Amino acid sequence: MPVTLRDVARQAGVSPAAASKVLHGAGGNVRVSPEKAATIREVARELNYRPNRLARSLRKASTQTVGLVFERFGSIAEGPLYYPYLLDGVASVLFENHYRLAILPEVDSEDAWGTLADGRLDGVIWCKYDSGRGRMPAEARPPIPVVALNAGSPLKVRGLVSIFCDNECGTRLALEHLAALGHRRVAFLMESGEEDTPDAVARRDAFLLWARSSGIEASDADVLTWDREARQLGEWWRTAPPHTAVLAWNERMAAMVLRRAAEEGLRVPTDLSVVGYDSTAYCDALTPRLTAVRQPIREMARAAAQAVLGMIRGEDPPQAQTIWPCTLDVRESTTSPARR
Amino acid sequence: MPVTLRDVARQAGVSPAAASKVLHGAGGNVRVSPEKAATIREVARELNYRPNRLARSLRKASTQTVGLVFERFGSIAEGPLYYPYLLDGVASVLFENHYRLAILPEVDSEDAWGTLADGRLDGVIWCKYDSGRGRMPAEARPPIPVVALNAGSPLKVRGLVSIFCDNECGTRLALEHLAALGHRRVAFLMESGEEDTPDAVARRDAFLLWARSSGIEASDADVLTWDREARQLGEWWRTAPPHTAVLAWNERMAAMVLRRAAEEGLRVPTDLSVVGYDSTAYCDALTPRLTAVRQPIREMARAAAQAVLGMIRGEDPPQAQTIWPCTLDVRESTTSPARR
DNA sequence: GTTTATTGATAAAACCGTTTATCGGAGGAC
DNA sequence: GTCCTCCGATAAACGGTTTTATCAATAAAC
Repeated sequence: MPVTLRDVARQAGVSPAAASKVLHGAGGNVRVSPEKAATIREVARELNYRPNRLARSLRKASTQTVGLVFERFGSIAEGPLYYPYLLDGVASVLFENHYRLAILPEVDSEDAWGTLADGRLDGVIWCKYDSGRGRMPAEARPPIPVVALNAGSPLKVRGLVSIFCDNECGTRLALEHLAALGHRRVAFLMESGEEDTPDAVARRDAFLLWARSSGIEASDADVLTWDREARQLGEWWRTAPPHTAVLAWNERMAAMVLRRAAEEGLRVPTDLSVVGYDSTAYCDALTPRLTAVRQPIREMARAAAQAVLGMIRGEDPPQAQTIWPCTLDVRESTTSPARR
Repeated sequence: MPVTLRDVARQAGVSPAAASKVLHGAGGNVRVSPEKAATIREVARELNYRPNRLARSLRKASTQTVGLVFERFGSIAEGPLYYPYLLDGVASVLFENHYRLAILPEVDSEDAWGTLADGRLDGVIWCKYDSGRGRMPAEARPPIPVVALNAGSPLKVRGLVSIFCDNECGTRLALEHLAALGHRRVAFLMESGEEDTPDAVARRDAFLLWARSSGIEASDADVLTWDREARQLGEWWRTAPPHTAVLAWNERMAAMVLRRAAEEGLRVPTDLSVVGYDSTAYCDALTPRLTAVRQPIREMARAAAQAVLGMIRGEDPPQAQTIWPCTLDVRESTTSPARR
């Protein structure tokens, strides 16, 4: 039997309204004299009163909670560090603003979006939903602010406040860097299972486009997949491939390339240059330190959280779509190709 | 103006109680005829009715939500993969059971624990609170199930259902492995800032204890810190240290050792064996693959979540304290020391 | 100097959207 | 006629917040 506001009020000889005003500063035009206020506070402390936020939220229609929808939360540990950085960014902004963070399971049907409008959330950040499996229909959108963060392709979230990272920019920077070093044949190494996501398609197209315009030969044959075609890759290593550099899908794959190269007796970067995608804390721990494209994912996540909070406060949403540029963190895994 | 249960009931010409029974199967002894039930369902669909879970939770005093309290959520991305694995384990169990996960900011004062009892949580998993800064007083404990997961030392959470990983076991396994390979001088490499946590103290003590009993010389001088005494470590590398192996605090530090060794011209494992703590997906990506102590953190997290859910259901809590053993994943970063 | 407006302090009651305990009417079995 | 059984409405929670009403004391208006 927890102590309620009514208990405090009764004990202090005042009305619940007065206690609410004093303890929570709740709205209304209720006025309380300083003496009674002191009594109320005293009694509340004595009784160890704890407000029930559920009741307050119900009345005020605000829960001080923002939900985060993940497409595949299960890959947070085994996958790249993308998700942890994202989580860190979102959580930091929410906590600074005294909001809570709810992690929601993947929504599997379009209808399920409606279930987000169950009163428990003030807003939603929607990450990486829709890897090509349809779009969120306007009528299914929950009636609370939603911000999409790197969620599929811009087209699919039309009309939604959305934040993207410029896949083309990242790929271009990597290729221009390699071209400037003198590389002419570069392999693009994809992660198995990701091939059909909008990000993958965008980065693959960007690879083919920008390679050519940088003076690098590139065709579909230069796009390799780690898992699905393990055999092909194994052959690739052994057949003295023409590539002098590899652009890897993420920093985990880049690490695998580094290790595999060492096993094959290839020196990095002398014999093979390697560029990773996602410049994280691990890039500095690898041997050699990994040159990698930096997606400012933590900053993007912070921006997404700030946008949601702003919309919750009733401010006009910021630009409908924001596309963030990538940068390239040049470390030690790239250099000019050795003569053949 | 969202559609409420009352709206549906009015439109269907029945009482809210009947609608509640039909749409949510809510308790009560209200009976509804099949025809009226069909009407109610029809109207609910037409009106696109969404139940307000806040109201339901208030009434039923249950939110289907479990909170996770982190000590330093901010290190989720830059730190070791410990947290992502933990998060994965907890989330997987909760989602399987249709519970939600709330991430709570670090509680900074002992009093703050009381604020967890605000009605929004059915239970709490408490990770890594109390790195030596006091204990959770019994009277401050929230009146909901709490499970401590690797939270400080067993003594400090006395009386709380708690799950620990056996620090001594992990350290012992690593040392016995190294001793069996013939190593006689091993360095223990700590992470700066962690030195005073219960885990660190336990593992440090275990290092000193088990090193000796394994025939390895070990004193305080063999315990090094990466950041704080960067100078000392720099010297360590250059002065042909007597150590033939390093036991690193986590897999990130181990990776740094690998890279630094490469920079210093030391071959791993021939010249220096390296053992990491926390055997994660990254250990397989490093060069060479990293031998590491495996804390079954994902499984422990699952167990913690299951314990909380059980206690919420009113089952008797499991054993007050469970200590999980570590194992050693032997990979390629350890071998017998080269002759000097 | 009365009347009226204003202000401050407070109680009482309505409300948020569910769930559930209580009660009662209709119809059939005995 | 009494006793169940099946349906279903009504109203009271749940624990806060907000609106409205009340009343006294003070200030402004005549």
